[in-house]
Amino acid sequence: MNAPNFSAAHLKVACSNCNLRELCLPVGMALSDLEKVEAIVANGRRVKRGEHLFRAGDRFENLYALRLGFLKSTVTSSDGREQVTGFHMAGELVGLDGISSDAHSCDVVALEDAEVCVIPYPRLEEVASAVPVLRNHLHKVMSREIVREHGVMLLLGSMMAEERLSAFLLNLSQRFEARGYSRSEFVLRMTRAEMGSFLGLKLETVSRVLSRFAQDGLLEVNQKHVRIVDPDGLRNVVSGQATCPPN
Amino acid sequence: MNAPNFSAAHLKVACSNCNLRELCLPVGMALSDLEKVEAIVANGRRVKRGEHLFRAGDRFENLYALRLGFLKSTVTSSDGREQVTGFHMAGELVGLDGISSDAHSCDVVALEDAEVCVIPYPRLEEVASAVPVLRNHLHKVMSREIVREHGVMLLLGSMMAEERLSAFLLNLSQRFEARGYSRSEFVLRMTRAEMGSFLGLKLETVSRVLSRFAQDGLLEVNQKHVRIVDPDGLRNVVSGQATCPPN
DNA sequence: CGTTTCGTTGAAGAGTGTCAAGGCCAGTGG
DNA sequence: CCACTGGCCTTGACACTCTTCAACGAAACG
Repeated sequence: MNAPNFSAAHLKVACSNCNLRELCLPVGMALSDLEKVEAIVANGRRVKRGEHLFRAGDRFENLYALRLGFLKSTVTSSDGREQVTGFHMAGELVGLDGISSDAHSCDVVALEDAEVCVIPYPRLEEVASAVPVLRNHLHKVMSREIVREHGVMLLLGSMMAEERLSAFLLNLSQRFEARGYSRSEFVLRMTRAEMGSFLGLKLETVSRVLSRFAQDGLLEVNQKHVRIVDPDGLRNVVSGQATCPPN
Repeated sequence: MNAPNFSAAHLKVACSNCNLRELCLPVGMALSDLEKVEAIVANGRRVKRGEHLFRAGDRFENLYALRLGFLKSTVTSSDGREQVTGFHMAGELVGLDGISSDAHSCDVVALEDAEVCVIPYPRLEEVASAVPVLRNHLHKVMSREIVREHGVMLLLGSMMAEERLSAFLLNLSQRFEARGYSRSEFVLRMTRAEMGSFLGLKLETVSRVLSRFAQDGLLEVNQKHVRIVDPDGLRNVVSGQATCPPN
């Protein structure tokens, strides 16, 4: 743990000129309100690849805004089975699970070196109560998480392996695009096993389906590097349609 | 639609002497704060079996506290597949999905005649901002929903049919008990197909597993009526343990 | 450069889905 | 009161998807 102070200093927060602001905070927020937020957001925290941001059972104190890097969150059943519940990219808020019981109920791990803004929750609640636009935003973020999970339930409950993978890749693609990266070419930060866990499949199945997609000309796959060749083809897979042209 | 006025009058809300208060509102709430809540909670609304409380796409205006009855919520994919995302019992809050986008993203349907308290969301936000204990409660309810869905993802992503059904029945049992009903004997308000949709199984599989449980002496099943004979046996099924005693 | 982790692929098997037939039950109308 | 109807549930046989087990290859790491 060398030079934590340096690291902390380096990560001084400045929402006002953070390029993730529009992902993380409501648009059109008054400068004066922005300052209130900056005032409570502690310095950032670095999480190295493989390290935990927090664990299930940890006391809940902060929300975290992901500034840089890539995270996964997982839940573990009493008998030890692990389920990936989500992957997180820059601009997303993690830790909402902790609000319900003052303790976290899932683990969050960095899949690549990450930096987060630490947001003490009690103080966020205070500010949010006083700043309607922030309060609304916070509620929307939580609600959006609920809706997202509905989508995952649909995926897990009623789709075949190919549809799941296809929906997953399209979702990643869209999120990369929203962050200014290529929507057709990106690197999968997670392993096949982690994808499989998230999608309710075994890693071998994930691998096989990716190979099949590549063979069908939908993707180019090179280990973790993926290029989407035929996005419409992928969308057809999700819709349960055959890859062949409509009759 | 006979006598809507009568119906509305009959359903006048009175949180202060509602026996669901401890499920629905924070404990130890000051009487003065309770009055603020009562002031915004509109008269109740009845939803007959089979009718919608709201539909995906409906403008989001209210949250609903379920006073009486049994609801299901479902999401539908673009190609028409329907997934049950939850079943709701008295004291639970529904409609949180709508906050994210000012429109609902799921359908909620009554599985038996129901009554809900209608809570205009904008006014709830105002009151919640002013009443910390209510604000905290609202946030906890949303967070709890997120955590609940994590559990469903675990179920859908990593459990076998028998484990899913077993976990589902135990969950229902617990919720009935929390409401003062028998934890061992209850009526399933949903069809086999609806259970299957929620659990990511086909109705035939649900039926078969229930029969198997009955044959193994874990349950007595009579159509929609279920009696849990061996709760520990059911718990062992969820843990992935065999039904036989531990070695 | 060995070691480890991760990924790919094949063959065989288990668990669910699909299809089909029939039973049970509540509601309806004769 | 009874037959009829339609929705729901159960059960069997079979097909299919996905998992399991296993071997090997490729990349990452110290």
